[in-house]
Amino acid sequence: MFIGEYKHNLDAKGRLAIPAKFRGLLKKGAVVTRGLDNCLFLYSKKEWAEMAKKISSLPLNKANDRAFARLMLAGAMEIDFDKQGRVMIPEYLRDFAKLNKKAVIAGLYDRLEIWDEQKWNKYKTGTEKESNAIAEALGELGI
Amino acid sequence: MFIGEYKHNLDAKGRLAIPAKFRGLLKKGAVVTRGLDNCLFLYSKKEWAEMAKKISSLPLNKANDRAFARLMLAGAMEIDFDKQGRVMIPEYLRDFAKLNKKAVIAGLYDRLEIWDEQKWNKYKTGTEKESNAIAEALGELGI
DNA sequence: TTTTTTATGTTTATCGGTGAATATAAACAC
DNA sequence: GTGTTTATATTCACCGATAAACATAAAAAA
Repeated sequence: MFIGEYKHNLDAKGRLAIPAKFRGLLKKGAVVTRGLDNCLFLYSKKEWAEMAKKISSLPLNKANDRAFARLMLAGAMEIDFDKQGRVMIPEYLRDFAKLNKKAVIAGLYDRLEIWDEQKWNKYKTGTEKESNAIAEALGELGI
Repeated sequence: MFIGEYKHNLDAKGRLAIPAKFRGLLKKGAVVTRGLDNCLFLYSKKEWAEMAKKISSLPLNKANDRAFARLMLAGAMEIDFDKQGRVMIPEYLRDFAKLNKKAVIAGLYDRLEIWDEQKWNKYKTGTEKESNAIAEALGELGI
């Protein structure tokens, strides 16, 4: 499973090299989507397929469900690795995540997260301050 | 299946190039029709057949269902691809979706959606703000 | 028939995606 | 510490997809 935090650069064409350690699990295909807090989620195809099926079976008559499906399905993109382990991040996802050049790739167990480096740093310093509060909240969950 | 988001332009005659990645699934025929939220739905002939069946089996006693059935069924039109992968969007559908020049083609798993770019952007910024609701929705889906 | 309009088909140019090659840096083994 | 291997960064070149302009064919009007 994915753990660790890596810094990589996007090239001029919007390609990002995925850390070599993560490639094995993704060789059979991967999908990037809009994530939370303005980062991107990267799933293996297998994990993604289950989600997509559920999402696509949501009823058409509810506006919220449609919006959700559009965000998740239209927002997603299948990606292939080239021989150097790079993936192409489509423009609309780079926009969404405000990806510029320096990016952070973080392993979150069953998915990767791709962050703009600045946003990542801000987010991290922000949450470290709150980490005590988070710890308490976890305590309530019995963890 | 269809996922992802693409920007394309209609030409002066109302023709729209469908992204090359999507053409494979549509080679055997496709159907466009009026969709929800002022976009167009584009199905492969096969998917359309299923959808049409579902719609036509809606009960006649509810005004909403009747309206929905008319929207989708009466608006439907078979379309052919030319050798460049373009389809001709009939005028009444262009009017319906307020298609102008710049369009967005979104993959929604079993269908494509065709949006006027401006409308799409508005819709998206509207729903992205609610993205926290996504997290909850994901929870409900058991993801 | 001749002219005008509309639809359909073709061509060319531009841009973006893709692949490969080289260079730089890091990790590892000896 | 040195040499070797592997990973990352960067650059360039090519191919294919798209955009736009143009040409042809069909249809409608005069």
